[in-house]
Amino acid sequence: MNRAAPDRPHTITALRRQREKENRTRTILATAERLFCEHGYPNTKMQDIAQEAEIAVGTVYFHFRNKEDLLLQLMDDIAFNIRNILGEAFQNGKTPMERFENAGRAFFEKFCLGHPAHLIILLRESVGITAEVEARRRAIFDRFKEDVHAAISEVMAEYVLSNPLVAEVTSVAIVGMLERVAYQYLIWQDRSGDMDTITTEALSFIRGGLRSVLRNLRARENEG
Amino acid sequence: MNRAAPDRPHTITALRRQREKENRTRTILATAERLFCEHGYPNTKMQDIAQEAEIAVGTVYFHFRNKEDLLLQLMDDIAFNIRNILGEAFQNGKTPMERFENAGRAFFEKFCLGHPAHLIILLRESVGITAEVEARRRAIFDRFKEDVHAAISEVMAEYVLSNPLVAEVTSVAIVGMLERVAYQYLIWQDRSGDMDTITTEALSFIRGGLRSVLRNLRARENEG
Amino acid sequence: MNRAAPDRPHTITALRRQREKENRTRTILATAERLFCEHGYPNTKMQDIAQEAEIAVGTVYFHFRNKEDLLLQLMDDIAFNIRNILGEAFQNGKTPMERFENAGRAFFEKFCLGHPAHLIILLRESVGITAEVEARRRAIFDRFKEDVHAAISEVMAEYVLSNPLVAEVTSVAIVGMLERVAYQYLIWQDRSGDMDTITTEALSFIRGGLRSVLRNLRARENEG
Amino acid sequence: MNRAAPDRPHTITALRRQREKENRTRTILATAERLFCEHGYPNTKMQDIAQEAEIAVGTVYFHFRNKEDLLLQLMDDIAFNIRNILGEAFQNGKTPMERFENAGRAFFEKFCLGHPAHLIILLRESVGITAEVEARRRAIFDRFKEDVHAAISEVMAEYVLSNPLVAEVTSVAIVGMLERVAYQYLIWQDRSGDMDTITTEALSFIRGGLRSVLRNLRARENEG
DNA sequence: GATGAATGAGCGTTCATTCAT
DNA sequence: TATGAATGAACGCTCATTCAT
Repeated sequence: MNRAAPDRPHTITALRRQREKENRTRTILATAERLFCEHGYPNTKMQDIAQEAEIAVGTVYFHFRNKEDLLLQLMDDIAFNIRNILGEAFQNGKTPMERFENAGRAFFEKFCLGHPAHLIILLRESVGITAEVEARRRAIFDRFKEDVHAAISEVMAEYVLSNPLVAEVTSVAIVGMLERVAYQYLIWQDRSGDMDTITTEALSFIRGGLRSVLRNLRARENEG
Repeated sequence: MNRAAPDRPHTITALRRQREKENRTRTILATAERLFCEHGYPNTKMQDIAQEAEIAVGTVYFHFRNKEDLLLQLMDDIAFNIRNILGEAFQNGKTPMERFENAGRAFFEKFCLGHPAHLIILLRESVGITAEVEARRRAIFDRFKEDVHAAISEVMAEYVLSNPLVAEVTSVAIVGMLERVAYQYLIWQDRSGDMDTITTEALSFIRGGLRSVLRNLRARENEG
Repeated sequence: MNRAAPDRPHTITALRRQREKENRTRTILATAERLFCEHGYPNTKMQDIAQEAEIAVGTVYFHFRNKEDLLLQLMDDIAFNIRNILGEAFQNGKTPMERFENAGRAFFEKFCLGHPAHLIILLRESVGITAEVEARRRAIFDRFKEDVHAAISEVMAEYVLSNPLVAEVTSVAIVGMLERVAYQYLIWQDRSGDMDTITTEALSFIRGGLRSVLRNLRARENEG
Repeated sequence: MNRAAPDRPHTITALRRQREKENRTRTILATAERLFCEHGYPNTKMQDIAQEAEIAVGTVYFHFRNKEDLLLQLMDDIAFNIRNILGEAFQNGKTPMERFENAGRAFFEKFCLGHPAHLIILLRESVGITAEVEARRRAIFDRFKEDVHAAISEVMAEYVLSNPLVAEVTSVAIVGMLERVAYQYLIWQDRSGDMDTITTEALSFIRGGLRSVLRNLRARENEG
């Protein structure tokens, strides 16, 4: 294949520019994330972000359409990140249940502990901002929910089809659980030291919940 | 001498005024709740509330310190309401588990279906507004969590004492589930028609989770 | 002479009412004066005055036309009071100069030390409020100035007529001096303990100033 | 290699911007001063200032923190201006008394006649606005007073040390005179045409006052 | 006479966004 | 690309005044 010479002066400059632009974008995004978490989205002024990032306000607007866009891109990054972490964790494990629990453990230990700011953006700062932000937030949770749904479908095997709502509700319940446990112990309190116990208990709870649902499905099948 | 109670007229007038004042307060609160839910807290202007309540802006400020105060009082009312509903539901039932499930069912069927606006205020409109609002929101969830904690303590009997964090995490997990299931099926989607099934599945999941946690506690006890 | 019986029940009641009304008026006025001095006229709300006077806002408006009226009546009281004090002091003394100095001394020792609030109202709180208030303030100073003028006219005897502006300017200068010395040592600083020395020095200064002006007038007369 | 100073263009632009910014600031300040004098500080809206300066409200807030800041900066300018005028006038003259009178004459003829708006701001519009404004006003008068104090110290020579309060009170008295004479004949009345006579008489009065105080100090010294 | 809830025009301030340089 | 001064619609809140009871 014949790729255009990547080292022509023009291209080199272009590449460097590209790289610099991305750097700047990342810097702005990181600054915005920090300020949104520290002072809240509505209390963070574009001016503040520019100042902290050591650039002019106009420059922020060169890289992002507007303030909402900043938040939306942040949310996209977060969504990408969380799927990466959970997806990777889900690869390892022999049984479906094991894979599921690996993912659950990764949620707490890699995502929540590794990126607490992401948690804050997703669970606090992006709530009730705009119809579009709310839609994006919902999309992220829907995807999260569907990932969980896919994972527990393996566990529940054939039973899920009889009534799709059952597995759905279960997924939503699990997501809600993960969410608030994280919010409670990382945002409201800081019990990051006890995260191991907390994770274990939460997963134990989920395991039992899943078994219970499964048992019910089997019972209904036998009846029907 | 037979003097008619000299302050009766005054008191009667004062009482009527008192009553009328409370009515006004309630009207304003109801209007605010509706508008906060419809357009969001930040998008609702004090002017709008006044207009919808058919009074002057100043009147709103006569009854409430400021916009935040309006939200805080709304939250207090909601907290009172939810505790009433759950507390009453918890009275009925023979076994601890039955009482617990009655309360869970009441959460969905009485609180969520009966006062969807309360749900929206608590889970969406009061998020990330102010430090004080956030504190109030946390207090409400803490009390909710503690009620759940008290309820499952009956179920778990003596086991809870060995490691208090276990029951705590379990309570938080249960609250999180209830929350997001409600948010998902009443705010994001409107599946109020399927609420019966949803409730049943959610409670089934929780029941199983509780059993699982309980089983673990027993196992540890036997080991220790 | 045949005055209507002053002790008829109706009249007695009317008198008592009259007395009570005046009492209330005085109470309100005193409260207003205190609050104006403590927090400034613009920062004092009618509500505050009512509250401190332990009556309803409406009652304040029954006794006074509006907030400005409150200030105006206060200023009238002050004007009356100051003229009383100075007029009385001016009675005593053999020579015109002695009488003049008695009045000057009374200004500091009776008016300023006895009614510091009056000083504050007149020199700080009534400045730059309204055209009408400013006019009243000016009227008070004009009268004060004219009193001084009359007093020094006795001292200057026949010389004042040749150029009326001379005695005028002198009066204004004296008034300005008294004013700021009082403001400096009673409002900005509290040197009420040193008031005796301050008074003595100020009067000595005035005496010298007057002599100087007088000497000039005589000189001009001899030239002319 | 011969690189053109790379930050020269940037600096030039920056300098121009700086200059333009200062121009804007001065324009706003001048407009504010005019409006404050014409309609009074409290009656002047930020909107008015913006409109008269032909800019947007936001622009005023870009250059000044708030309305109070506008007044404070105006006061600083005035303080600078008055010290300049008096300081310069004080340079000329052979005897201390001559220098002192030159400064006094400059106060009336250069400061008051040349900048009547400054007088109004200082003596009327900045009174009773805020604690901070009052403090600034006091600071200006204190410095004025101290300048006068320094000037008369030369005249009084060694006598002032015996009792510092004497010279202090004298300074305050002189400042008060200058003030009210200016206020009376330039703000309340417009006798700017007679300013020459007024100045002469006022200074004559002060001269006499100073001599009198001096004579007293000598008398006490001889006694002691 | 007294009450106090109601009024609503008015004002200071904010801040996301733009655009000439 | 970057800058930062300029914009102006928008909003929360105040408070002197009124008036039905």
